Amino acid sequence: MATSKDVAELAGVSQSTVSYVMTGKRPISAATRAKVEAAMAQLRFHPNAGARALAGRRTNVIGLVVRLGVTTDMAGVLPFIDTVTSEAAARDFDVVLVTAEDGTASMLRLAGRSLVDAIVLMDIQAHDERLATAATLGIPVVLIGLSTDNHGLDAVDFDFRRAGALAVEELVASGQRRIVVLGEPPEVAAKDFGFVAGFEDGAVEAARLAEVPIVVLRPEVAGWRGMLELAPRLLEGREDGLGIVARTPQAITWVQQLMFIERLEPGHDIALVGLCTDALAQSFSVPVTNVSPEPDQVSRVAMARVFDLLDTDRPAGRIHLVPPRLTHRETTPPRGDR
Amino acid sequence: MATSKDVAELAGVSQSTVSYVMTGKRPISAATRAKVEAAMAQLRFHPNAGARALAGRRTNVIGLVVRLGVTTDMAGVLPFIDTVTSEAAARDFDVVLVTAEDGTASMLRLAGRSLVDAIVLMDIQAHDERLATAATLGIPVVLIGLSTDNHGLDAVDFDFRRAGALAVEELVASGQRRIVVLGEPPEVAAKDFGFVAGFEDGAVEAARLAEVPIVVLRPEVAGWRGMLELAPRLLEGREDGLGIVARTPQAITWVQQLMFIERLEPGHDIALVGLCTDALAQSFSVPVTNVSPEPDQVSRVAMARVFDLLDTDRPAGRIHLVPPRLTHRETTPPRGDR
DNA sequence: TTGAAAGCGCTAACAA
DNA sequence: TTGTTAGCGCTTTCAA
Repeated sequence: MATSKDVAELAGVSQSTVSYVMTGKRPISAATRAKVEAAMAQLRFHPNAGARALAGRRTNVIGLVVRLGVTTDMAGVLPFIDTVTSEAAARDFDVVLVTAEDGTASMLRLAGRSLVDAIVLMDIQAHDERLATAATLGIPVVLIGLSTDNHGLDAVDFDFRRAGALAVEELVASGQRRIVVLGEPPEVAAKDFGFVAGFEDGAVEAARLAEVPIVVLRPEVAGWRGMLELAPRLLEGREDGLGIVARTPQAITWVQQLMFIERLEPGHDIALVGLCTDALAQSFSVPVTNVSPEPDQVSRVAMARVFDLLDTDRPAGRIHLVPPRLTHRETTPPRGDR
Repeated sequence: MATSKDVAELAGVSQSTVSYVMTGKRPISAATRAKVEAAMAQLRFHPNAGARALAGRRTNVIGLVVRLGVTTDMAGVLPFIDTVTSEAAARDFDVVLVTAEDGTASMLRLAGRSLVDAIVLMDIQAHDERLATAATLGIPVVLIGLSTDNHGLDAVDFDFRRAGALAVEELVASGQRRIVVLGEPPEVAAKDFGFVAGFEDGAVEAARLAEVPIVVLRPEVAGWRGMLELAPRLLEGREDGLGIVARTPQAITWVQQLMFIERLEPGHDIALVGLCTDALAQSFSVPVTNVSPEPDQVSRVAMARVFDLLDTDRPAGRIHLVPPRLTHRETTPPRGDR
C-alpha cells in the first residue's frame, strides 16, 4: 500500500501538503493540488485509517448498537440499519454494527479503544440500564427511541403517541363507532418499550376526545393461537361500525386472515388501520390503510444529530419526534361513508 | 483515556511488558502479569485501536458487505448479520457493515485504508462484477453464496439444489402426484441469483427421478395480483394429489391465503412445503412443513473460514455447502398417507 | 524473563 | 502558500 510519504515524493511536495490536500484544512494552490491528486490517483492511495485515527482524533467510524434479540419485528430494524449506514457513507464514515443484548460492555469497548467517534443506540427501553453508561462515554451518543430518563442524551423517535391518535381519528372520521386496538402479546409488552404504551395511549386519548368507545386487546399467548382466542371479542359489536388498529405487521396479517375466514370484507364490513411501512402496506392482498413509522426519516434525523454533535459542540439533550403520516388505502372506507 | 504507558508506570514495568501481557506473544512471570493486570483494571485501560492497527498489522475488524437493495427478503438477511457479528465478537473482532448496491468501491476503501482484516461478501450473483476486485484486495475474502466464477475465493452457501430436491422428495413420499414450484416474480429472477436456479433445478431433477410431473410457476407481476393470476394454474389437477413448493416466505403466505379463500385444507387437500426458517414456519396459522435455509449455520461456517484464513495461511478457493434440514409440520400429510 | 528504542503513517503546530 | 518536525499509542526487534 502506498503511503502519504510516497505520494509526497511523487508529487514533489512535503507530506504535510498531502495531508492538507486531503483534509482541506488549509488553502492549497490549484497547481499543487493537481499534482498531489494526480500522484494519489496514480498510486491508488488510501489514507491509513489507523494512522489517521491516531494522529488526528477522528476515526470516521460511528458505532451502531442494536439488540436484535429484543427487537419486536426483525424486518423492521433493517431500514434503520440501512439508512444509518448510507447516511454515514455519504459523509465518508463507516459503521461498526454491534448486536448485543446488553450493549454496555460493547459501548465501553468501542469508546475506550477509540474505535468510533460517536454511537447510535437503538431499541431504547423505558427503563434502560445502558443509558447511564452511555452518558459517561465522553463521545456523542444519539438514541433512537425514548426513555423515561434520557440522561441528557439526544434522542430521536417516531411520534408513536400521535400515530396512535392518527389511526383512531381516521377510523372515527370514516364512521366507525367502536375501536379496537390490537396490542402486544405479553412477552413484548413486558419488554418495557415506551413506544408500545405511547401508541396505545395516543389511540385511547383520541377515542376519548371523539367520544367513541375503545378497547385495547392483548393476546394471552403469542402466534395465531392467541389471535384466535381473541377473535370473538375482537369482532364483537361490528354491526355498529368497527374499526381495528393493528400495531404490528404480524397483527395486520392476522386480522386480514381472520376476516378472510369470517368472510368479512376489509374496508366495508370492518375498517382496519395498520402501523407499518408503506411498502408492507401495499404488499397485502388488500392494501392496508397505514400509518408509516418512517424509519428512514427517523434514522436520517438521528444521523444529522450525530454529525451536528461531531462538528459543532452544541449542548445535547434535545428530543426530536418525527410525525406520523397516514395513507388511505383499501381497508378503510372513504371519509364520510356510511 | 489511559495509555499503555500509564499502565506500565503504575505497574512499575516497561511499556513492552504491558504489550506482551496483552498479546501473550512472550512468556511473562505470574507476578508481573498480576501487577500489570491490576494496573489495567485500575485505570480502566483499553488499548487504542488505531495505534494497535498501525503498529501491529491487525485491526480486529472485519467488513461485511451486503446489498440490501437487491436482497430478496429483508427479514432474511438479519440472521446472517446477527450471527456474523456475534461470531466476530466471540473473537474480540468488530464488524463494519457496508450496505451498497455495488460494494466494489467500499471494498477498495475498507482494504485500502486498512480498516479491516478481512471481508465477508454477501448476496453473490451468478455473474458478480465485485468478485474480480475482491480477489485482488490482498486480504482474505469469504463469499456467502456462489458464483459461476468464484475467482479463487472461499465460498460458503446453503445447498439450495439439495433443498429443492428435499422438498419435492417429501411431497412425493407423502403421496402427491403433481408438483408445482412457486418461483420468483420477474424482478427477482432477473437479479441473477444462483440460488434461485439451484433450488428450482434441484426440485425438477428430484421430480424427474421420482417420475412425477412438475411445473415451475412464476408470477408475471409482483404482489398478490401476480399470485391471483397464477391461481387457476396453481390449483389445477389438485384432485390427484397436489404438492406445492413455496420458495419464499411471501409465497408461503400467499399460498396459505389462497387456500383459505378456496376453503382448501393445508396438509389434506393440498400439501405445502416452504423454504423458510423454523421460526417463521411455526408462526403461520397452519404451521408449515419447511426446509430451513440455516442462515446461522452458513454464517458460522463463513466466519470460521475467515478466522482460518487470518490465523493460518491456507490456500483459499474452498467451497462449503451447508445441507438442508426438513421439518415435518401440518401442511404435509404423514408419510404414506392416501 | 524483562527493557530500551525504533518505527507504523498520519496530523497539526510552528516556521518560513 | 508551503515545509519541517514532533508526536499520537501501540508492537516488535534487539539487547541484556
